[in-house]
Amino acid sequence: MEIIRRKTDYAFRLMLNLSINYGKGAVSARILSTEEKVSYQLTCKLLQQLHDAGYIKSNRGPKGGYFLSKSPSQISLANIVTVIQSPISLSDCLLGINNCPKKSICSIHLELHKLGNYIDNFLSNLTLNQLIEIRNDDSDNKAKFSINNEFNKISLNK
Amino acid sequence: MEIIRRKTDYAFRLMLNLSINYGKGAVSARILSTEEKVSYQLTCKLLQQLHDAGYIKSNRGPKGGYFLSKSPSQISLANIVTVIQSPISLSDCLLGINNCPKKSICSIHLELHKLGNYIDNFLSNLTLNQLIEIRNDDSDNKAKFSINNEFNKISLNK
DNA sequence: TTATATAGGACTATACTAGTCCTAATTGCA
DNA sequence: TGCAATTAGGACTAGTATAGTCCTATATAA
Repeated sequence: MEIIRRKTDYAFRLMLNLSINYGKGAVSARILSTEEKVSYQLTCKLLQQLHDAGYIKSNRGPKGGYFLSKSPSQISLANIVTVIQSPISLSDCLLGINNCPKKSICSIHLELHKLGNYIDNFLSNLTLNQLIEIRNDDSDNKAKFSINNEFNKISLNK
Repeated sequence: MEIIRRKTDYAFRLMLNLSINYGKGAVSARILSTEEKVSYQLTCKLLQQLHDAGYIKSNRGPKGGYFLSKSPSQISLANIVTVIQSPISLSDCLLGINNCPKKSICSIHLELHKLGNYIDNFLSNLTLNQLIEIRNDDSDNKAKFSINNEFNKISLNK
């Protein structure tokens, strides 16, 4: 099971592309689709959702396209996740404490709550401009990432 | 979308119950089902999965039931998650780096990888005996949890 | 021998996911 | 003016996952 769904991943890439083009005019769905290797139809759908949520603006007609409605430093990955996939929550039980038979003494959910907060903060504090900076860093990161990829899939298999 | 699925949540509770009864003999599926408020049929299925994975043992027949095959300190929530739901992974793209058009310079996946490692470590280091200890703690935790529940759903809405 | 248990295969309704298809509506420019 | 490029958005689909039930077989303590 993927925490970050494929569509959300696509949206991340589209938004990162728009971030790099921030202040340089609109980019059409066609171009975004080609550059980020996401089908044209799906690109349109994702951009519409991001548009409806207020993170991007659009111009219709020839020379039209999309552009960020605010600075990349003001848009976090958590924002994008929330728009594209239903908001991540850690456990169903936390939806309403009344569902949990152990109620307030349930130690499992006490701990999961901490993890949920961490994930929330992590994605909320990770903004598009930070990702651009990391991308523009020297080859250090490339080397590090290459090593990490030995693991390939981040899983909980132990 | 729930990171910890409902079935996994049920399994956590069943295993915590067995942890509390560790060394005190077998507990039947019927009793576990009643105490943890999970349907009998589903309780049986979950216990079978945990049994097949080697975390619990069983005795058939009258006075039969289930019991942990090792100490609660040797079983983590990550173990249970892996048995009941497909292993958590953060992003599809990380399944194979070749799927990612930006490959090794993809800053998004570099950061998501860090988050994935954190989640992995968190759940791997959280063992059943730790949860029992938290449960047996004084009323401090109860008070803390009660305050946290003001938020109710752990989400990424910001 | 019988009642109490686990073991496990098969099946189902529901919902979600990723994605496509089709038809508007808008607008820059020749 | 009218065409072509572009966004806007509703409807639909195949495939898959989830939570759960149903039924039958097998083992065993008393």
